[in-house]
Amino acid sequence: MTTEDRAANRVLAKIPRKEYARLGAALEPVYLDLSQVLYEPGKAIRYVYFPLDCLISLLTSVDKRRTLEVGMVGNEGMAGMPFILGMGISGVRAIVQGRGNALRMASAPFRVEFDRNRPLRDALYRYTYALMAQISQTAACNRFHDGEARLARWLLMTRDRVKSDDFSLTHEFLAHMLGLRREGITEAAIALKELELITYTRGRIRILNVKGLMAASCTCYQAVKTVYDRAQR
Amino acid sequence: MTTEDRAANRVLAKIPRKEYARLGAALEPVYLDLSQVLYEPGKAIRYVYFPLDCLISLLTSVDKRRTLEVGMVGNEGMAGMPFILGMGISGVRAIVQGRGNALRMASAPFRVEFDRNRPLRDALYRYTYALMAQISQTAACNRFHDGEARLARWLLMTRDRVKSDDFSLTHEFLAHMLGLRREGITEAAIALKELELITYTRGRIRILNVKGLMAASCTCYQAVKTVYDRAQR
DNA sequence: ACTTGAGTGTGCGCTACCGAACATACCGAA
DNA sequence: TTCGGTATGTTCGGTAGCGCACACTCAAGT
Repeated sequence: MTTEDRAANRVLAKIPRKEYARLGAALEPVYLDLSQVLYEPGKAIRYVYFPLDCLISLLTSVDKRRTLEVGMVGNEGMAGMPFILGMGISGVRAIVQGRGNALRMASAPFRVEFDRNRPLRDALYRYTYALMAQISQTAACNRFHDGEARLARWLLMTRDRVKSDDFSLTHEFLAHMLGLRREGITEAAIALKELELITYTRGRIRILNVKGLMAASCTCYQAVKTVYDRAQR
Repeated sequence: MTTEDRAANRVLAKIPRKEYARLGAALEPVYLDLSQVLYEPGKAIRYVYFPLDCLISLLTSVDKRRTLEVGMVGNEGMAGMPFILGMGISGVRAIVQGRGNALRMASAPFRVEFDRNRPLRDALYRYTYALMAQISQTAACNRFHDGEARLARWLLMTRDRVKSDDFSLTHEFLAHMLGLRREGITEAAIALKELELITYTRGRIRILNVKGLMAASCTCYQAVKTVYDRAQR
């Protein structure tokens, strides 16, 4: 992967060639490994990341062991949101949920570039809007819908971002995303498997029937998707 | 209330006199009544609002009857966030939760002013950061903590914003905020009343013991407060 | 003063999920 | 090939909150 693969990131792809020249030169390709921690709550943000084919999760926690995913960042956006809002400190934990490539940039040069690159600003602010909508809708979903529907929604959202039907992750991991116990995930996964919507083996899960999963999930999946489409016109 | 009361809004108060001249002239004082709807999801934003002593709730819903408050906007911020992110459409429903005064501005002139007023932009972006943190933390809180703790947190957050120890609202209303049934609120309220932390009569609730409420609430209250302080330096 | 309706209190059976403990199955390293 | 650790499956008692039904009570209007 080189910085010329920027087309893979939908924010970067939208920057006109003229404005991209300087930005592209400062972007550095990196490979992000599973479970790698990019930000910690209360800590400084050192880099911003533009995912190409990886997936980043934003997590909030209420104590050591209970965490909840509030947002997902794939190739449609950027990780490091606080930075574009003028804050250098992350409010959430960000971890790599799907390994893969990204382009990154150190925060100091990014600030300079961000200030002088209007198309970049516009695209990122609109993305922030979509992310906020995602966070809000997911919040309601996590409050009102049961584990099975939420798991279905989560798998669909992940699929949209990694463009693949199977991914590497354990029930334990999913539990942290959905704010359930590991056993709760097992139960929900079994239910979806018996409906022949998914299959899985240790540390790996595969979607078999997208339409079926949509039916099993709640309307929150579509609701978030609609807002993303609107924000990207 | 006149536009000269801008000091009551912490965003406006931060704009230097020079940059405020034009902005202030375009702001219009309005009185917002209880339960008034300011935005509907998917609908255009016609005005942005700077609360002076009123309180606005941002709500997400998963169906007709189940709603959840994802954010609160008091005199520390502004309602109409999507607008400063380049979108003219609200993702949430916004309703007036505490009656009172605000300064408002039509969206078209606001866009112009926003573009040319750097201090205003900076202040609002930082506020957006705080609001996102609030939304995220509240999401986790609503997932993990029980009704009693969440009610305590909610009352404290409201108190901080309206600067008063008693407010007008029914159990029914609180149920929509916290994503509980009306009966669930009654139950939680009774518990807090028996601890002598609050009292209430029909449609009215009063905080008796702030410290006690803090103890009864979860750490989410403090967590959100910390981020707000950080964002306002 | 009486009525009416909104706001609040209470009980009941039910479901989703929790915490804990333990059983089984798989995979990779020695 | 065996072993050890990690991933998954299963059970059990307990709890928060649900939907529903209904009783009570306060305040405001005729």
